[in-house]
Amino acid sequence: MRNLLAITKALADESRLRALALLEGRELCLCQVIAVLGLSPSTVSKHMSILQQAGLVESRKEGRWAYFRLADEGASDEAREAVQLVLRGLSREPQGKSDRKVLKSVLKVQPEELCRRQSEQRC
Amino acid sequence: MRNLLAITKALADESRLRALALLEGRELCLCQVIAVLGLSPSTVSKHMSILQQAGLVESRKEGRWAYFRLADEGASDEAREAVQLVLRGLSREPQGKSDRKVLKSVLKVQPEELCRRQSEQRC
DNA sequence: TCGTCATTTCGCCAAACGACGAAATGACTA
DNA sequence: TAGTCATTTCGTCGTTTGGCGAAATGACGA
Repeated sequence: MRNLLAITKALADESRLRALALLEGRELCLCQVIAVLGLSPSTVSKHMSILQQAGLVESRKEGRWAYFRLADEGASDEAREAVQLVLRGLSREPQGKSDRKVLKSVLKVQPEELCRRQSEQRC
Repeated sequence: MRNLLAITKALADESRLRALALLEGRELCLCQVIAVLGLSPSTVSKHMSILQQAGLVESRKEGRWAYFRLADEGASDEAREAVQLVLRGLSREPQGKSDRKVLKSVLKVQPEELCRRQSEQRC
């Protein structure tokens, strides 16, 4: 019950659904997720941590950068099925399409440059 | 997005997951769900309404009684898949087993008798 | 028709949640 | 070593959620 409930609770938030959809087929740096969702770094970091604790995403640190990807081999059946359900459901939605478009432009700049811009925004 | 989010939010509560599991393979009267979950009628009624609005269960009124069942033909693909995911996940859990046991004894008494007992409890 | 009874709606309260900014962490660089 | 920078943790605030009991609803039976 605990596992399943952790999964459904993790999925019960629009920002986290959007974040999951962004990770389909690629690994992203936290700052890239921040750029697309348009939320504060601390908020997005918290969201990713919840997704991770539910076993829906995995993360990797490389120096100062944190990378996230959808959970696959290591994940439970439930987690993988839940992710697939969400991806299928979100792929056609306007929000999903719009996010993918923003992501495309975000991917054009290096993460380093992206973070620089984000610091400036906060000044 | 709205549909998917309604589904994931509906699933993000332990009592509602338990209620869904109870409905596997059978239709139940509200008072029977109340008896197994051990919550107040108003609370359970609210839970069932949330599940219904998300398209996960369907209901039917017969006189004063309200019957609920899992959504099937009429339901969206997303809803049906979500229900299946939950049922599979919950079938092995201790909570699910324990609820099924209680349900078994609840099913032995007529709904009418069950409701009479519930009114007495509240005195 | 009037009371009874299963269910639903309403109003309230406490707990959980999502958002933020400030401060802490830990890794690169000058 | 000191400073910078991406990320995480912490504390706070306003909103949402889940619970209950009381009152409303609507159908049955006397």
